[in-house]
Amino acid sequence: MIEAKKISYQDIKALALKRIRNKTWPPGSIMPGEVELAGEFGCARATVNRAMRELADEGFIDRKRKAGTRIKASPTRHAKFTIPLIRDEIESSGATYRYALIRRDTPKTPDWLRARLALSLQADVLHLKCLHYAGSKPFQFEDRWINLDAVPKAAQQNFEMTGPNEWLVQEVPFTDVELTFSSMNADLQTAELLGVSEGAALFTIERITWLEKRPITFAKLYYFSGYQMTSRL
Amino acid sequence: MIEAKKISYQDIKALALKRIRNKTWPPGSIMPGEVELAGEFGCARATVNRAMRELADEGFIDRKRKAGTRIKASPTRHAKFTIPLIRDEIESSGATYRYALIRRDTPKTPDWLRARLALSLQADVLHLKCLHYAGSKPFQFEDRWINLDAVPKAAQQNFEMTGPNEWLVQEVPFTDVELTFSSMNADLQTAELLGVSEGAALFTIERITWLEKRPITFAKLYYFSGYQMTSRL
DNA sequence: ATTGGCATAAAGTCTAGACAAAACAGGACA
DNA sequence: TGTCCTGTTTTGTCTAGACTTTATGCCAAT
Repeated sequence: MIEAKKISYQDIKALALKRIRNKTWPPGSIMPGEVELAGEFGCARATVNRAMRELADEGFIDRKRKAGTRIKASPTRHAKFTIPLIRDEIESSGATYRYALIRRDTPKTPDWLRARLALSLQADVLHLKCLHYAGSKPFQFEDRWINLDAVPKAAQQNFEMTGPNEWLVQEVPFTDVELTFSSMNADLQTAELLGVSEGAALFTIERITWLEKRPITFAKLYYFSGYQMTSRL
Repeated sequence: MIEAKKISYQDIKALALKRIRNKTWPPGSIMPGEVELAGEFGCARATVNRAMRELADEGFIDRKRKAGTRIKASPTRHAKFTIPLIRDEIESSGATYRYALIRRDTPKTPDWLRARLALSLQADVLHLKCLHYAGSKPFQFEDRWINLDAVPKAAQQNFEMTGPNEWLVQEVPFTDVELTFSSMNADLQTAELLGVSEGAALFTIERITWLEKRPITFAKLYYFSGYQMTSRL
């Protein structure tokens, strides 16, 4: 008789996953309760609880008090990929990172931006355009707007040596981020900056950051043609 | 004197985050150990442990046995967005989902695919082209390859009524996924299928799925022009 | 039938204590 | 000097038990 050694929450996770996959616990059904499983595996309920909690976090099951734990019909897989600082992204590919400020001004806040960030009528913004290079090639064009109401000290910063993203991450805490990925044809100006032909398909990210409901910054990032973002889950 | 009631791991998380943000515990430094914190908050070490474990999962701190818990210099934020089934994505936008199979064949396995999936020389594949509509508009063009070695019963399936993704999710378990996002100009054929002009910028996703090292399927998904993928974190 | 309330079942959390595992530091020894 | 061993510290995990919270289903009163 093989000794059972000790059972970890990871073992239970793996076992439960196996039962979900081979439909011992079919999709849509309720699996045994924590007490029962703890009995079966000969461990404490807390151990089962942790395993199940993680499976729920990972989207395989739904748990409700009193109702029990139900196998999801179609597991919600969620990609969980890291958003690296652009400097790190470039340097980790082996290339040298270089940054250039193209333009810095404080225009009248455009209406689309005010609407997008729910800014008040008198909110001032700082507008920056920058290029990030990998070696000698343009890698990303950044069109950035900073809410000076929320980040007044950005007005004192010239951003000639340090990119706004790097500066903001160091200086301004944030709590919420919205990312929007899309694709667009390069207009003439962007094409020239990135060194591609007009109409080339560009991968773009829009990024809005808040600190507890207060909008901090809006950035539109245009990547060079051919950029790929990969994530494993 | 206000009674402290009870302290939950969430309170501790929030408090720790506040201290990280306001630099009570500056980036790069070591924060107090679990025992010390448990003393300060008047709770059990397990409670502190859970709070800290979650903060570590979320990328704010690094924990190492013996070395202690260190505040990350630049917190690794990771986007965690759900990959919905395309039917759900379309229906939740209020439109009617419609599916059409364009082509189904079993060609000689192309070399690029064999290389990409690390397939053996004699592996057979099923090749499908499909369109997914939102109402009357093309939403996504799907170019799918299925490894018949790993999923032999796919050969019996005609895929005329049900899309391969929906079928695979129901029938074939998987353990690993790789997603690659990029952008490309529509070629003539794809443009016609999606009802856009040639050269339009398309958002594309490549998706490879494995079951424990065995490649299951490769899909290239071309979205209509203007598609946006948004995630909040 | 419909509503309201109550008992109960299940997950969620906390505690106090124990042992395990990793990683580092310092000493013994070749 | 370098290598190995051993002790110590800190996080990682587990246990057994208790209490809390939330949903649900049932029963009674409208």
